[in-house]
Amino acid sequence: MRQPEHRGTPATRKEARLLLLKDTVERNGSIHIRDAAELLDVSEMTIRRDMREAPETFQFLGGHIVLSQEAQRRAPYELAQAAELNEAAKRAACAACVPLLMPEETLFVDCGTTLPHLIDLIPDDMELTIICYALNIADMVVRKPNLQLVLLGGVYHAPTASFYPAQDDATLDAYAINHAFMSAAGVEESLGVTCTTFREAGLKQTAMARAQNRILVADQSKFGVVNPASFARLSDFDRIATEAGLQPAPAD
Amino acid sequence: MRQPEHRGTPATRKEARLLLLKDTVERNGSIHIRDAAELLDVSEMTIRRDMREAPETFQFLGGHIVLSQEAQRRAPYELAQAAELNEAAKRAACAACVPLLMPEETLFVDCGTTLPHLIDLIPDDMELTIICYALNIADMVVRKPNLQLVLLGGVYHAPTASFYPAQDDATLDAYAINHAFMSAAGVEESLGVTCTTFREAGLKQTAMARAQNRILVADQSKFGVVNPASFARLSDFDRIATEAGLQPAPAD
DNA sequence: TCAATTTTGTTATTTTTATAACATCTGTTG
DNA sequence: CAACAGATGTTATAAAAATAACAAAATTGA
Repeated sequence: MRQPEHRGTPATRKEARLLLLKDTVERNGSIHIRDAAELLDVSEMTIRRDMREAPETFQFLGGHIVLSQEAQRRAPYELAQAAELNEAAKRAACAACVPLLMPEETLFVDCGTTLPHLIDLIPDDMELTIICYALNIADMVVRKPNLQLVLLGGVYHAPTASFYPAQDDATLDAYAINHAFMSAAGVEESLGVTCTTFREAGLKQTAMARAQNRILVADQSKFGVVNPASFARLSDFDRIATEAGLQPAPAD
Repeated sequence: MRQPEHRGTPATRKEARLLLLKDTVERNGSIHIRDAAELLDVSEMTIRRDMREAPETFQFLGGHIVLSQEAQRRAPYELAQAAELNEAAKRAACAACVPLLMPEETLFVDCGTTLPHLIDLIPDDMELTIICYALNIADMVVRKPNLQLVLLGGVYHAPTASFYPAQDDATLDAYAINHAFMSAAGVEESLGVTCTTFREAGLKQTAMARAQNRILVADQSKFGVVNPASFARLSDFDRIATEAGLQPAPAD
């Protein structure tokens, strides 16, 4: 029987090895299987077997362990916790949003690990303007030539890979937003939609206030969860996107 | 005798191959030497020999060609022209600036291909706040844990990898800047210090106005060059850093 | 055009990496 | 504690990659 996982304490030896390896590879770019084996004090064969079970993180280039392409892209912005949880559900929720988009529109895209999927899913021939404040989102937008990027600046906050304005912010006044795609750390019937910090909440509220159309994008794992900073009620949204698809928000 | 280089026309066959390879590798993450040989219709041996002469761009990982670590970092922000020109001079000019820095100070760091070297040269144990508006600078700052990052946001401009404010900007008002490290496309005695766009010039002027100490960082290749947008006279600076070291700016 | 130089290709050889098969160890469960 | 499953190590073998040495071709400059 597997032990329940304590945070930060890898459940198995293998996971501990993978964690340490990832760290090393991120720092050095690559490590040779021979050195990895020595570093972890196991045989090369074990390293090879470990690799086989983490193809989404590592790739194997002739004896050298390298970060996989996707891992490379997001390495600098790897968000503090649970980046890879519920990937499929998050992606499905984003996919449900795509039909809402029309060419030439302007989108506000919230921070977190859900909405990068939306950027990824935007068709390559649809020209859009993306307003965001998270570095991981901006980084994805930069790589798609059909998207114009607007990044709201400020002081960088590593745990969310986001920028928060130093003073109360009027930057958004210059833009007209068609759709605001919002993410959340928690969604709860009576306490509303919540995130972890009050600064973030303020920015989210500003964005929602300036948008024609507000869409909450959250997979089912967020429902029933409460976080300290509340930024909206469910009825403030026009639509809610989950892995089950797009639904109208409940009236208050 | 080598032909003079025409822009965009690689002088030698080898350079043409390297260019195409770089492009392919950037897109796909890696390419196997076998496929590269087929793609370019030369032997594997030739590919190997090419690689040996471009170790700063490529690394060879057991039969696979991969971007070198530095090349990986700057790939998405590779600036339109001449990123790798005068690297040594640029770095030397930045090195001359390091002694000016004191712990806990706040720096404004301009865009371009010169000042990334400054970020790189900051000692790892010196805590500083970096204010910038270029994505390539921000990306380097994020990777150094001793530096706090402030990014001035706005609309992204790919050729300079920078953000420019949508309206005239008050964002900088919130910060006190100890040193403003400025780069330039041209420096000329009577016409002053110039850059390519007027938007950029405006931002530079704002930053200089709010700084205690203004340092122009420019290698000798910039002197005598003139660009459309003038943002300062030489006498507006406190110091000028070139590959020859740090000098006081001339009085007007 | 011709000789000199550089670039490229080929082959043989050595070294390194990958895989498979089996042996050994470790920890868990009843 | 014995039996089992899972993880790890070892060895042998196959496959792939790196290198060196030399041959052939292409370029260059007189």
